[in-house]
Amino acid sequence: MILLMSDLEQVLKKNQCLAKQLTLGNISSFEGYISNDQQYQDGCYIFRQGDCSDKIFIIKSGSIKSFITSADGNEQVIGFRFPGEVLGLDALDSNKHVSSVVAMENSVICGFTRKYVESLSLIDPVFQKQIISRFSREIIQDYQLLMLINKKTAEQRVAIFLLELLVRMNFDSGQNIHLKLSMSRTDIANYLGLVAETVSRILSRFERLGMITVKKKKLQIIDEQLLINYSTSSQPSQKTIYTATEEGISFPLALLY
Amino acid sequence: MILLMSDLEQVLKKNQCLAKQLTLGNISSFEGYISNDQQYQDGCYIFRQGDCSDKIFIIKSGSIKSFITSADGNEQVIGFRFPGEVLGLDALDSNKHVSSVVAMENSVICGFTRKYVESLSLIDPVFQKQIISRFSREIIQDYQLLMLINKKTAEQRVAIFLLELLVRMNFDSGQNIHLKLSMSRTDIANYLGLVAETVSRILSRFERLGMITVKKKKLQIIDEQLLINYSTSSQPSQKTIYTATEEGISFPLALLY
DNA sequence: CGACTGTTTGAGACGCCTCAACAGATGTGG
DNA sequence: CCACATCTGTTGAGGCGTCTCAAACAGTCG
Repeated sequence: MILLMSDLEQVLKKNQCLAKQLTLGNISSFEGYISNDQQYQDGCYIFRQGDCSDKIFIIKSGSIKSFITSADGNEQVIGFRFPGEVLGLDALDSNKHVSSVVAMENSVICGFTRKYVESLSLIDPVFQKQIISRFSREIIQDYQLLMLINKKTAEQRVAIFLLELLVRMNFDSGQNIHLKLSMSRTDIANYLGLVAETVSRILSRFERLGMITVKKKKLQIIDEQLLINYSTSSQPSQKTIYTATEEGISFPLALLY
Repeated sequence: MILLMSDLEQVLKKNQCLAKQLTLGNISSFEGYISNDQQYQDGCYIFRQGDCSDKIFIIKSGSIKSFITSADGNEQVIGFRFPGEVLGLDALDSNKHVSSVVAMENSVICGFTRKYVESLSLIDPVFQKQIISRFSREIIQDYQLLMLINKKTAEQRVAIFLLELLVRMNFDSGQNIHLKLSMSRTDIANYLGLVAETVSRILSRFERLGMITVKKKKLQIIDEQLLINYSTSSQPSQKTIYTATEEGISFPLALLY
C-alpha cells in the first residue's frame, strides 16, 4: 500500500504541471509531460464523428472548428477553438467521438488518453478540479450559444460573435483591433444559425456603419462600443459592464446575461 | 498513511452504491448514502441562476425544467429533466449556478455537495467514470439541441420533442401511448426556439393527421412511425432505425444523426 | 488563360412571429 | 349558485426577417 502511494506521488509531480497547463494555458513549457504533440495542416481532421477514441486534446497553436453531421448530411458547427482550449470532452462517455474536428489553419495539438486523464484525476485533486471546471465551462458555453441562436436577431448574433472572437483570441480592448477570421463565412453562418449570405450582408452593413472594416479574412474593429451596443437588444446607447472572470471563457457571450 | 487509506476505504463502500445509483437510476434503495432528500412543490425553485452553491442534484421523482435568463429578461429553456437525471453540473466551474431549475410538478430531489462528489471521484474510479460520463452526455445533449434548433423546421422540432419525451420517460414503443406534458406550451416553445402559438398549431395539425391526440396536458401517440417520419426532413416514408445505447440518454435526438 | 471556390449583392418567396380575439378551466367573492 | 377575473391554450390574419435563388466579382490553382 505504501509502495502504491509512492508510485502515485511520482505521477503527482507530473500532474501538477499538467494542471497548471490547463489552468494557465502556458503550454510550451511542459513538453516533457505531454504524450503526443502533432502538427495538423489546414483542413486536416484531428478526429471524426464516430471515431472510437479515448483522447482529449489541447490546442497549442492555430485554430480549429468542431461540428456534428446529421444523417441527412446536414452539418452543425458547434464551435471554434483557439490555443489553450480543450477538445474531445464529448467522447468521454462512450469512448466515441460525436463530433468532428478539423484544423482551420496549420495547428499544433497535443493529446492525452482517457486513461491518462482518469489516472491523473484520481491522484491529483488540483488536476481533477481543472478537468471538472473544463467540463462545466463547456456546458455553460453551449447554454450561451443556445440562447444566442434562439433569442437573438441575425445582427446581434454577428455582433456577439465578433466580440467573442476578440476575447477568445486574447486581444486587449482598444481601438482599431485587427483580427484574422480563420473560418469561412459559411462556417460562421452555420455556427450562428444563419446562411452565408446573411453574414456577408451584415458584415457589409457593419462596415457601412463604421463599426468595422472587412476585407476577405482580415477584419478590423473600429468602434467596439458600437458593436457592444448592437449586441444588446434594447438600448443602443447603454454602457455595458464586463463581468471579469478568472479566465477568458466567455466574456462576450456573457453579454447575454 | 495506512490510517488514511482505511478511512478512504470506508467511504469507498458508500461510493460504489452511489456509482450504481448514477448508473442504473435505481435510486430509492440507496437512501442511507444520500445527504439531502427534499420534496419540492410544483413551481418551486431547486436553485436560481446566480446562486452560490456547490451542489449537484439527482431527480428521484417528478419533473423539472432548467433555464437561463439574460440581462434583458429573456428566458431560454435549456432542458427538461426526469427521474434518474442529474442537475447542476454547470456550477462546478465557478461554484455559481448559471441556470435556474424549477419543479414542474411535485418532485423529490436529492443533493450532493461538490466536495462530496470530488472526494468520491478521487477514491472510486467507477464513480469517477460515472461523473465524467454524465458530463460528457450533458455536452452531447446540448449539441443535439443545437442542431435541432438550428437546422430543423418547426414541425420537425415538435415531432422530435415528442419522441424524445417518449424515451426520456421510459415508455416502451407501441401503439396508443399516453403521456403527460408536465410543461406548458410556452415552455415547450421556448425550449424548441418557437412561440407557443406555433407549438399549439403544430400539435393541432398532428392531431388532424391522426398522429396524436392532445387534450390539455394529456397526450396520446397514435402513430409513432408517422411521427418519426415527420421528424426526418426528406423522405416521409423511410424506415428509421433506432440506435440502441446503454441508457436512454437521447434516443430520439439521435434521429438527428 | 479557364475552372473553381469563396464572397458579395439583389429580388422575391416563405416560414414563423406578432397581434388579436376567443374558448375552456380554475379560483374568488358575493 | 352565479358573476367575474385570471390563466392557459387555440385559432386566424397579416407582417417581417431570414432564406432561396440567381448573378456577378475576386482570388487561387492548375
